[in-house]
Amino acid sequence: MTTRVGIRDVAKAAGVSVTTVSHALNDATSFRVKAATQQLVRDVARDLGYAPNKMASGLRNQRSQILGLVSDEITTTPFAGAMIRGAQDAAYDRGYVVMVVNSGLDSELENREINMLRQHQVDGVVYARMYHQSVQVPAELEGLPTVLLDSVTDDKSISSVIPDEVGAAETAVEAIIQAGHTRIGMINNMDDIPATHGRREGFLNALRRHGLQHDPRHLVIAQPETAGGREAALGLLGQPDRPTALFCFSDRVAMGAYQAATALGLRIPEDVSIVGIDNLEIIADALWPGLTTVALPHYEMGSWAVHRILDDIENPGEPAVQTRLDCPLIERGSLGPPPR
Amino acid sequence: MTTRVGIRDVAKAAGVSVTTVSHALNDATSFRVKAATQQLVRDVARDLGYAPNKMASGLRNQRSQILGLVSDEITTTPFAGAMIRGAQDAAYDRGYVVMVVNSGLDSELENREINMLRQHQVDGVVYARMYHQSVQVPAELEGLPTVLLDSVTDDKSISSVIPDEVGAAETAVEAIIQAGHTRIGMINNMDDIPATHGRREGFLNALRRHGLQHDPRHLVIAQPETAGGREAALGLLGQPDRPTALFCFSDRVAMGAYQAATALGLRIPEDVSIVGIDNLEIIADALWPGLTTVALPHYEMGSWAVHRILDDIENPGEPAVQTRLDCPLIERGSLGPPPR
DNA sequence: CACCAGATACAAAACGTTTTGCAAAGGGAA
DNA sequence: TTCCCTTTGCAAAACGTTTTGTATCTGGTG
Repeated sequence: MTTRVGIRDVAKAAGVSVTTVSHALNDATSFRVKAATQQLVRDVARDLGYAPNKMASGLRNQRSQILGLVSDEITTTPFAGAMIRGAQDAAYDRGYVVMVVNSGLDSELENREINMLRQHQVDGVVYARMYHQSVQVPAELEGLPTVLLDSVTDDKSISSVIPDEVGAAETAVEAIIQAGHTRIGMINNMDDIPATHGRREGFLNALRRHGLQHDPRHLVIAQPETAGGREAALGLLGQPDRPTALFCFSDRVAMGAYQAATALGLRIPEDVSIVGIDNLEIIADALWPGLTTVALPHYEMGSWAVHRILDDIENPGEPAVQTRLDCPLIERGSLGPPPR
Repeated sequence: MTTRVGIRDVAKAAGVSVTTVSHALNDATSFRVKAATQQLVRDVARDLGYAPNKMASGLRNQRSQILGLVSDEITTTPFAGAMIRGAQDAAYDRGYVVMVVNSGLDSELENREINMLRQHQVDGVVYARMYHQSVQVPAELEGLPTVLLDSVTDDKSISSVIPDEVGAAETAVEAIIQAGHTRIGMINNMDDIPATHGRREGFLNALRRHGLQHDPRHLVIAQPETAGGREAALGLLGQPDRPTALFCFSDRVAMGAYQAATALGLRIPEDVSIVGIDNLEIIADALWPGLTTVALPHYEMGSWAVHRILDDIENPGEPAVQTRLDCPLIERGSLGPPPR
């Protein structure tokens, strides 16, 4: 193992002092080094494969260039991957790197993990949830720049980013209405979370905006999984005056609706149109026909959160901002005109 | 912002020197400090909320307690989440933390990201792929303890961990045979990757072991997605002497087989049994009936890789090891006895 | 009573950078 | 030629730990 090359090696090889090397490389203060010298130093550094030790520079600068990302649960959905990737890409672009830590639901463990992040002197923390929810920010984060990802809290001094739930539902239902439907059902989540309320509101907004009658029997709630969606859709689509289109709380619920439709001998989209939310590609692409759905901007939220935190670090004192990101419609094949 | 509490603050508060504090806290060399003093120091440190600065200790010890995890693509499947979580949990248990970096397919970017990891002085790197494949380890990793996750390379001096593809297929097919089937089809992947060959081999092994005739027309290849599985299954199940059970390359392919069976009016598992590989819960749980499948040990591989790397760091010189991890059968409802 | 060994605590150096305060060199104006 | 200013380079301190070598204290033994 070749012993790592340090700044003094570069200095020696270039025939200058370590000060000069440092100045040449971090050209901020570089009025102090001649252009030719700077070029020389850089060439030598590259040839030697010199990579500045961030532990040393971080120690000196009191800045680690590391961001922490703490999340609750990252195993079950691909959402986590998108968020992490969004965060990591943004961090990379700005010269930072991300430490990921996840704790399931164990807040004791979470605190210890946050403590580890602190020990590594992270410059800030993205506190992420996999499903949009309201959270209590752990006291351990006190004093660290923090932004909430896919979650909100009462403390308005903390920035946060969430999907625009109401807008997402409106987008979906608008598309359904544009396709010509007037009897539109919704299978909502039965859990008391922001997404449930927001999507219900968006659904009702869109109907109202177009002067459509809302039949309360067509708005049902279910467990937000495939089985729940299936049950609910069987009920909804079994009625004589069944809806001609179903807006589903999520793509998994929509998958249940597909199963129900198939079981009832209804073709999609000829007999019934179905629209979901999530753009969970692994499902939306796999359904037959493909599921028209509204994408949740996980990648963008991850990216936004990191940019916000870095802005805050580089330019402290800016007021916190609570953001809602747009959710675009992704068209596949499950939305068509109503039958007959 | 309260200025961070350092070791000298603890020393002052406890009325001892920083040396003593250090010794008291890292009890390795602690023969040098009286038990009572040690306890005192620890109490004071806890009360003050002292958290040792890892940049400083890392600089001194030449050990960052950080592991790098570089992966190709983490957005599309939940596999990445399981791997990362397995790695992170293992790291946490041993006092390490994980830096995640992902580069898509851009090897130029990958090199720059590995370089960032180096700058942060990571103690080792887990080089991960999302799908089992053969890779070339980038030269940038030279000199860093490295283990391959879900991938292998020619260089046998590098440890690696992959799923036991052959065993996974044998497990699946054994289960099918145990259920009483004798005409068993397989929808394999058309890509030339290790999983393709291993699963084919396992399929044939199991048949042979039970003296079952192998009808070449019942072993087909397809694009490893739902659409491919659907096409292939339509062909397979449309024949008069159709197989009574289908072993699918993946759960997504199996989902296509479900669609084909439904389209042909075949019930699962009464008319045809289906078994997959992956245990992609979001699909396997959502299908109706639930998909019996063989789990790929992503979490375990992540954990194994980290433990291996830490063993290597703490105890250098141990020979590299190439591991294959078992893949357990997960029973849901798609495997039953053959019809009639 | 003097001495010594063992137990305990301390001061200082080192890890690899960045940055400040100075010194040296170079060049132009008087 | 002399002086002074500008440009360029250097030495040293600092960041927060760990660890080595040494000093001090305690109490037991001869």
